[in-house]
Parts: sequence; C-alpha cells; structure tokens
Amino acid sequence: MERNKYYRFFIPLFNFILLLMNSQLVFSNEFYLLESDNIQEDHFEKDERGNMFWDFGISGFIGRIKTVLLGIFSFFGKDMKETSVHWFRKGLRLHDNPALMKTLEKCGNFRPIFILDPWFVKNMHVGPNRWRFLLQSLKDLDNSLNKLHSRLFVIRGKPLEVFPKIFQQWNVKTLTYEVDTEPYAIERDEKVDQLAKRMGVTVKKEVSHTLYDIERLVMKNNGSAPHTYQAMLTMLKKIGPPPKPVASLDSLKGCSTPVEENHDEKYNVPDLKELGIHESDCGPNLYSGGETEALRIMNEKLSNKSWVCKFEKPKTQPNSLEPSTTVLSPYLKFGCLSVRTFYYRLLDVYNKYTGNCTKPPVSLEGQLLWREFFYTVGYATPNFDQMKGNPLCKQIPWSNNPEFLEAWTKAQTGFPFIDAIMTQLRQEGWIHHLARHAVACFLTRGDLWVSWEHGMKVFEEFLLDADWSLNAGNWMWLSASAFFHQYFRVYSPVAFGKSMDKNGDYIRKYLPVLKKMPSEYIYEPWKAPLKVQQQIGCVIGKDYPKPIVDHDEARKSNLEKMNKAYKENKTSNEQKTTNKRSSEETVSSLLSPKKTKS
DNA sequence: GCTGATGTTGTTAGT
DNA sequence: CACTAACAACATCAG
Repeated sequence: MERNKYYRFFIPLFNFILLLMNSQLVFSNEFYLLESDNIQEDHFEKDERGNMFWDFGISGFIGRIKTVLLGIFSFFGKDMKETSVHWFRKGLRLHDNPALMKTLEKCGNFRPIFILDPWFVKNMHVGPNRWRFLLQSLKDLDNSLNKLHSRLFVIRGKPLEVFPKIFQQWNVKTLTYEVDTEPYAIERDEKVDQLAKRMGVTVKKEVSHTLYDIERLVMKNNGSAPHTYQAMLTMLKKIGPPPKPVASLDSLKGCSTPVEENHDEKYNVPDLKELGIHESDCGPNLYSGGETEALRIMNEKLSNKSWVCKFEKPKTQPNSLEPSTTVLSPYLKFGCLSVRTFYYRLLDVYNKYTGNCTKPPVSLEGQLLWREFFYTVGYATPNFDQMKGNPLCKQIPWSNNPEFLEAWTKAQTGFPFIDAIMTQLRQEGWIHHLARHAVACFLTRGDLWVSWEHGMKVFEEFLLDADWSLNAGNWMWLSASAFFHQYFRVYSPVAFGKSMDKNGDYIRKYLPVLKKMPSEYIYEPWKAPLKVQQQIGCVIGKDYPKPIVDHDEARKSNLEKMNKAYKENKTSNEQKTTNKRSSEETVSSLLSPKKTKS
C-alpha cells in the first residue's frame, strides 16, 4: 500500500519524460537505437577491414540515457518492464493460439487486447445478435484470462490511433496477432505493421484461423487457387495434413499482467447498451458466444460417434425444429473454436470408429475443407465479393428491384417456406445450409432475379457465422455465378421444404400466422379456399402476403435469361481470347515482312 | 480440339 | 421408403 503512493508520483513523471523523448526520437528517426537488446543489423557498419562497429553517435547517446532512465524506473516500479501485447481480433480463445503463445515466450508484462470502435458499430454490417455473440465471446475470454491472473483489455478506438498510444504508454516491444486473410484485414494489418516498425515494436504473426497457411497454399499453386473442390482436395493431399494444434494456454509462463484499479472502468468488455443496442433488438439467446461454450458443444457433438461418422450434409434437414447440424460455424468464424482442434478431434473419432465413415465433400471433415476452399479462392481472387471485376464471376444482368429485395429480406414473399427461413435468420442468426440454398436461389436465379450481392449483404448482417469468403463464395455458387453452373436445377420454394417436413411444422414455428393452416395448404396458402382462410383467421393478402411471383413463370423466364447470360459470357470470353490471338497475329504479321526481308 | 466423366445436396413420376 | 429415370443440358477437367 505504501509503495502504491510512491508509484503514483513516479510513474506519471517518468511516463511523461519518456513520452517527450519518444516523440522527439520518432521525429528524428533514431528510434531503433533505443532497443538495446534488439539492435538490428543496419545499425552496424563495416570499416574498411570488414570489422563491424556500432554506429555510435548522438543516437547512441540518447539511447544510453533512455536505458539509464529505464533502469531507474524499473527500480521503482515494474510497470516499465518490457511489454508484449497480444491483439485478439478473431481467434478469441486460449486453446490452439500459437500467436498468443509467442507473446509469452520472452516477456515481462503481458497485455492481451481487443480493439473496438464503438462509433463504428452502426456502420458495420453487423446485426444485434452478432454483436451480442461477440460481446459474450469477449466476456468469456476475459473470464478465462482472469483465471490465469490476467485480464482482457478492451480498448475503444481505431487500431491506427490506439497503437501509437499504447506502444508508448506500455513500453511495448512485441506485438503478436493471428493472420487474417480477408482484404480489409490485410490492409489494416499492413498499416499496423508499418507503424510498429516505425516505433520499434517487433510484430509476430501466426496462422491458426485456417487449417493451412492460405498464403503459402496459393503461392505453391503458382499464385492462383483451385477453382473446384476436387482440385482443392488433390492439392491438399499433395501437401499433406495440416499442422497440429498447439497446447492450450494454462499459465502466463512467468509473465504478468499489470491490472490497474480502474481496469473495469477503462478496459471492461462493453455491454450492448454501450454499443447503442437494446436487448429487445436481439432475438432469443440460442447460441452464446465464447470458447467455453464452443468446446462444450464440440465435445457434446463428437461424443455421438456414429452420428459424426455417418454425417452426410445433404441428408441433414434444413427445416427441422432443432438444428440438424453442429452449429459450430459461429464459433469457427470468431475463432472461439480452433478449426485445427476440431479437425484433429474429428479424425480421432474417425480412426477409433469400427466401420466406414463418410468422406468429403459430404462428411464433417468435408465441411471444414469447404471452409478452407472458400478461404483460398477468396484470398486469391480480386474483387471476390462483387460481380464486376471478379474474374471468377459470371456477368449476369440482374435487375434492380428494391421491392423484391425488401420482401425477401423482411420475410414477406408470400412463400411460407422462404419467409419462415428468413424469419429464423433474422430472429436467431443461424439457418441450415440447405435453407440458405433455398432462399439464395429464390432471391437470384430462381425467382426474384435480384443480384446475389444484395443477398450476401443481408446474410452478412444477420448471420452469427457471417464469414466473408464463405458468404461471397456460396452466394456465387447458388446464383450459378461461379463454381456451380447447372442453373436449370432450381429449388422449388414449395416442393423442397415439403419433401422433408410434410406437415409444415417448421413454417408453423416461425410464421405463427399460418399456425392453423391445414397441412395441404401450408406451403401454398393462397390455394386454400377463402372459407378456410377466414375460418383460421389468416386471409391471404391481408394477414399474410400473396406470393410476389408465380414460381413456375419466374423460373421459366429466369432460365431463359440465364441461358442468354451464359451464352454472352461465353462469347465475351471467346472474344477475349480471339482478341488476344488476333492481336498476336497482327503483331506477327507486322513482324513477318521484316523477317522475310532479313 | 474432341470426348466422356464429373460436379457437396433439383423435381417429378414411377417402380 | 429407397431408388431410378427423364427432364434438359451448364461448365470444367483429364486424357
């Protein structure tokens, strides 16, 4: 307690002095020389005989002063110990987190941070449910760190404004984070790396969000990604199994986290209120965020060994009342669950099972490899999340139809199966993969002829597991814009759901207005006699919308449009190649006369 | 440049 | 209930 008084006086004073020095040194570009234990080669020079000597000068002089000051300071308080910061973005977990382990390799102070800009909350395509999931995940992370005598520092602000401050205030020497291959993240991280370099902070990054190092995968494949799943499998087979997960963090390994008295005021995990979100904006809390919950669900699902081994995605039901798949996707998206941990635990179950297990693409392992596939093409393809400028994407003349888009988004299409799915999406934040197929096909090539980019943005807002590469990739798949081309295979908004849920219990659950509709009309309520509609208090056109399109007509005309668009894409591709060829020919014909002359 | 097989998971009618 | 053929017919890839 007495020592605390001491600190209160000295810490701000020395912080102030160091701050002044640092800012001056940054300006004079001498900053690196302060790193007495981290002298980089370019600070050495060679004399004529080849002997190395340290370019000692004014910079070295200042460096020594700082070293002395640091020494004095560390005598009074351990706060000026060198600090290692781990930056949580995705990867919100303590298990299989190699970058986090790196942070603790050489360490005095350890500060795990998460950066959140509350003023940007409204501008990001993130619905209330996903915010809640994120906050729950952060809370769980903070709890787990607390058990190890550490805490999570949630810092309000933008990375490029936050880092200069904390690098100085905390005497940061090392910054670690998990590699993120999404375009916005690449851009952000490059800037942070530059900043760190300028301020003499060593950045260490590790791959653990994906099974493989996507960057190296693409490099090995001559800069491009495989365009089919099978080609991806072939490539992965050549490369071999992914790296094994690293051990879970169970102690701070001699490092310590300085937790100030006002930690909870300054660095606490925000609640929804602070983000301007009302609890009432959220749906029922069916899937809570966090590593603890992720591991619990994984263990629970993996304990059902025959279910795991016999898993076939196409045979799981999109419209069951309880999810028919694992619903681990939101946890994988935020990295509450390590994909490598899941992958190897899964292989364990396969290996110990007596009997044949299913195989990719339909197996559970196959699902993880689909994730890997879309991450890879998403990384290697320019403008992956849009049609224009995207070399993989068919150019299709989608119509601009805000009314159709809104009806679809707000579950008002008049097709109960579609509207029930969209309701589940908006309320609960998760829908089955095949349900995503049904509504995506309906919005694009199937019925409404609205661009997949709009649908992708709606999914991005409402899905707990919204994952940039997977979302864009699958929307191109379903709209037959890329990867999938059998556009004549159209999901029927009536027949598809009916084949698995004849009574329409799923529709009754999510669209209570149709609860009393007789089963024979539940998928096509507009066909119910008016008398029946009146009897059950659900008149179509008044209590529930009439279908906004005639599916058979829409399907037919859309097939024609697809056919035309495909032909045009073909000819424009041919033109591109013939243009190339003809230009080559012109070049050679221009050259040939000279050649014949010589 | 052609051929034939393949492609995560369509629909309907019929056995 | 599980399976198959016809429907109409796409792109991509290996050989």
